[in-house]
Amino acid sequence: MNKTTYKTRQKQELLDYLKKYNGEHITAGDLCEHFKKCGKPMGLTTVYRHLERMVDEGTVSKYIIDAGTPACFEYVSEEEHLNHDVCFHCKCEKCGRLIHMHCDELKEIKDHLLSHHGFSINDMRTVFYGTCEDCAK
Amino acid sequence: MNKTTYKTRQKQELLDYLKKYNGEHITAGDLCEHFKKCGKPMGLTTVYRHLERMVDEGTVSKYIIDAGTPACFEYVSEEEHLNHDVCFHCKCEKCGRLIHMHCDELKEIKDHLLSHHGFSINDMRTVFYGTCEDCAK
DNA sequence: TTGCGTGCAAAGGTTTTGCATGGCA
DNA sequence: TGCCATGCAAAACCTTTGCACGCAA
Repeated sequence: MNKTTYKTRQKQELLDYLKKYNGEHITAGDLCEHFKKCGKPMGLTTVYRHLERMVDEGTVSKYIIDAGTPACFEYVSEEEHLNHDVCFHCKCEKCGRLIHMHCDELKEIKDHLLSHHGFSINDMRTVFYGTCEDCAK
Repeated sequence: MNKTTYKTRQKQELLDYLKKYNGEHITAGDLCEHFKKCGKPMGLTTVYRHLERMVDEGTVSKYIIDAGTPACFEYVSEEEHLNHDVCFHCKCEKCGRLIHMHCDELKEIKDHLLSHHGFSINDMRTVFYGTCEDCAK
């Protein structure tokens, strides 16, 4: 099941960056751009391939925000991973911000959907769309 | 604000079809295909343009399921529209089904996010990802 | 007659694939 | 040496735009 993989410069740098900016939402293009600026260029294909693998492994979350816009990726901390923390994201349709929503009460949603509807949420991928506090004013 | 619009064959047929299959999730391409089979062809561009307008008006909901896959559209019944019914969707990552979740308790999520986090959900666009009952077995 | 609607073709943007080359173990 | 990783170019897709023509009012 676990395919053996090589340790490569690209893979390590990508992971380091994602860990360092844990909590940031970043696109594949942004990552590529960043590494180019640092003088450590990395092909967009490579970025996509690593991200895809990391999403499969659960190391990274992927958020599809809108059609035609690039997907956002985000590192999942080991803490979150181990504790199975519930973490939702809210995307403001006005200002475009992607907001973290780390709240125990949200766990009830998850439990409700499971117990009453038999649906087991993958909260790492779920995005609520709407209007944030600032934009509502 | 309200732009005057013409009544055209395409617009009427599109709306009729969406109303008739209220509750179905359908892509722009599917719609185009359907009308072609019926001998009433309609350009994909036209379909997209009408859908976009309908989404803006609130007549139709749009769901972005995954990157690279076409968006799903769905007619919003007048009842739902008037009652401001809360309706969420669950996308099963295993079988791909998009499931309606029409449940009063889900309204509490909406209220909680608004009262505690100041975030006003647009539930017509929100999709929960996870695993459905059948696939969990 | 006016100007929106239509639909073809082409563009735009994201993501994936093919393939030759590079580099880890 | 074997085989995965890399990255360029090109393909594959969905969606939008440009533009000439059609059609509702």
